[in-house]
Amino acid sequence: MLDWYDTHARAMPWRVGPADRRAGQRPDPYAVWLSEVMLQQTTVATVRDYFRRFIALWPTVDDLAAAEDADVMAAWAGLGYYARARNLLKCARVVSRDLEGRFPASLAGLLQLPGIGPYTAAALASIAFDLPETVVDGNVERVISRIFRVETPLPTAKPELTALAQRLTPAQRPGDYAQAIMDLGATICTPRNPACGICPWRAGCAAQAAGVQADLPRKVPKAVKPTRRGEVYVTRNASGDWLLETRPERGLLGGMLAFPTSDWSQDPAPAPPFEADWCSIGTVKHTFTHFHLLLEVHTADAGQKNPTRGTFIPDSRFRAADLPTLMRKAFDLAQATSDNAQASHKRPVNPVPEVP
DNA sequence: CAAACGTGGAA
DNA sequence: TTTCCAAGTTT
Repeated sequence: MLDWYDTHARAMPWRVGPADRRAGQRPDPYAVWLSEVMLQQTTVATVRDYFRRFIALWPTVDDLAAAEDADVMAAWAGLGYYARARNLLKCARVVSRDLEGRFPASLAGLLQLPGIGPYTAAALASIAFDLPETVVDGNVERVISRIFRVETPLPTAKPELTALAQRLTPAQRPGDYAQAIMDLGATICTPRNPACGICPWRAGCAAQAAGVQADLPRKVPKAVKPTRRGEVYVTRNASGDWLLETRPERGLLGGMLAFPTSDWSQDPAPAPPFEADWCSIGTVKHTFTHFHLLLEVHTADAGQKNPTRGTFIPDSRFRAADLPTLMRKAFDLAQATSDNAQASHKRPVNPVPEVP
């Protein structure tokens, strides 16, 4: 695995490559931590730019700890699982205030911190501190279940896979090994069509020997997602300020900037932020982890009205990029609708020829 | 411990 | 179009 990693390691902004690592270079624990939290349930391709932006805005854990909550949530917007961003800040503040800006160099110490669970603690311990801890993420579950031909379905198989993975973790270069086995899972031992022909583990893989590699790991089927509905209210006042609110800490899109909405359920009760002749401009479709959402977008001119919730934010201080993706979709629809209205106002009669 | 918690790309 | 799934953690 380590030989394979020496020649096939993927380059990433937060990673110290195998050559530099063997020359004695160590990654910055802050950068490793930030990348690992971002990578939770999130692809490398998506994380890259977010990681670079965060490092540019907040180069050290002390910088991040001193940041405004709203700025960090805005920078996280679009990455999803927003509890990660809230815990990221909590963790940075603990490390900065209580630990002199240094991450604990032990599994147990890391596990105490907000947002750091078994995987992230092992990743930090091994990658940043070169401790012989074992990472078990989705990649490792797949690689191990195939090498040992574990037929037990996940998540039941998790403890078994963890024990097997621990047996393979070497005392030498545990950090590079952790990254190697995850790279292998991401590039060779993939969920569909694994590239067994070029796999360094081919000779020792029980699933490959039996020809069942594509069927592993087995998983319990997922529940079908229900569809919920809701309403969202996109409005500006006479000054052109946008009515926005910060969603409650707990729950969906917690802590994020958003337009006011009704509840989201099978039969939502309308909840406009003020009485007006609300106009429905269409429906936004969005899928969350556990349900589909059909969100009907309403607009109205707020004029001089005093809403029951939310705050008017001047257009100059509002960036659509600070919104979570669902709200961004609602914003884009409202923009397109108002653009169309303006265009048709300027050119009221401009019939598009019918194309048969 | 099951359920909650986002999003985008690939098949 | 729909499902699957990606370097999981918290409650």
